[in-house]
Amino acid sequence: MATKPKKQLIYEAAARLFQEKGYSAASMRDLAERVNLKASSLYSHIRKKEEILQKICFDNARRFLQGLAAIEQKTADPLERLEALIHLHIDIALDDPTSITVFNDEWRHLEEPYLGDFVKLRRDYEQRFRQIIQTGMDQGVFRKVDPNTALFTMLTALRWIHYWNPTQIPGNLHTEITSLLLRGMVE
Amino acid sequence: MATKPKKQLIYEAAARLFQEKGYSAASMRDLAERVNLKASSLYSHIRKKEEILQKICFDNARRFLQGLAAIEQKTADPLERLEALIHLHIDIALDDPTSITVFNDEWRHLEEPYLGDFVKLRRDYEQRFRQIIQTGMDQGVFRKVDPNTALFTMLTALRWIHYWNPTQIPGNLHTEITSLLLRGMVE
DNA sequence: GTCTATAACTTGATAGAC
DNA sequence: GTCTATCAAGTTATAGAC
Repeated sequence: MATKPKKQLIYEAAARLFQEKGYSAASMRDLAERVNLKASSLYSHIRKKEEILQKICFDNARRFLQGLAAIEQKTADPLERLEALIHLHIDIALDDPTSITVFNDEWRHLEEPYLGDFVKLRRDYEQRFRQIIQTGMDQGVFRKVDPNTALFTMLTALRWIHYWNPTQIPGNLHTEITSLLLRGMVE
Repeated sequence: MATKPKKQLIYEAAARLFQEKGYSAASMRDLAERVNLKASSLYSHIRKKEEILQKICFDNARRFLQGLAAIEQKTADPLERLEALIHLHIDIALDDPTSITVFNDEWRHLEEPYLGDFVKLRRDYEQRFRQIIQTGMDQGVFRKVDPNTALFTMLTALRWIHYWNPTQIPGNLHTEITSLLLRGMVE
């Protein structure tokens, strides 16, 4: 049984701490206490606090972008693509809710040039997502609404799953959310 | 022409500052600079930093709860109530996006007992929102999905409007979002 | 009401012994 | 790698002169 390297324990504890208190309010002394170290000892494993935030943000950005690329490769059908995207967001949120919360809520505390790089990645993701919506509208598969409104409504509609208490997640979550977003609330 | 009292200028500048940097990363010196004061002079107008956050959070909580109460009084029909709720969220978000961002993202930095009070207000709001959904399902007006999934999907789907650049908001925003949430993406 | 000065404390990060 | 000791800078907030 392989033990986790201390560096990884620090990253995981940091993600939980940033989730609970927010990046700015989380201190290195808080973090050290959670991994049974003194604050100064953390610096044998990491170079600085923001380095941890960088890893969380860019690892998750990569996950979303790789997932999107896989979907674009698999099918060209806008409806299939949209369904797969919804599933991608749900899967990532369920797989590592803590990390996703930090990625979603704390990225703006990145320092330059990382902040700029991160925003670029996000813009790229949104642009390709919007393109799928637009294509679906052009093909008459999706109802014609403002593409940005549709994009942000769906993107944010998928941004609460990581808050869910894992023990009470309904089994058919994928089906229900997909159904809500694709066919709406009304019977 | 009535000039705004300095206290109000401070609250407005604080809301913008909290929105931009987050509550924890925003310092009283930052805030003072924005209203052309020294940090210590702020304390002639407010008692402490957190007092500003309290006002922002509870003023907005009150707005949502009063809006909900008005809707409950106006109609008993679940579909009409849901449509009105969607409009309420959009109206509030468009009316004061800065304040709403802070309300949404920074409330957890409230100190006790305000934090507990705030969470109670939010639970109450969610409970009454969920009840509307449940009644609609019982009456066969809404599709039967997990009520919590429907509740949080809609609540968060309405949580991006305050980020929108006011100059590019489409005129038929209410119609489009309502249509997306009630009837979904698919033609 | 606004200022200067400062108290009292927390922050991220480093130096150097072990 | 972990510790103690420490630093420089930043934090909220107060005291008291004007």
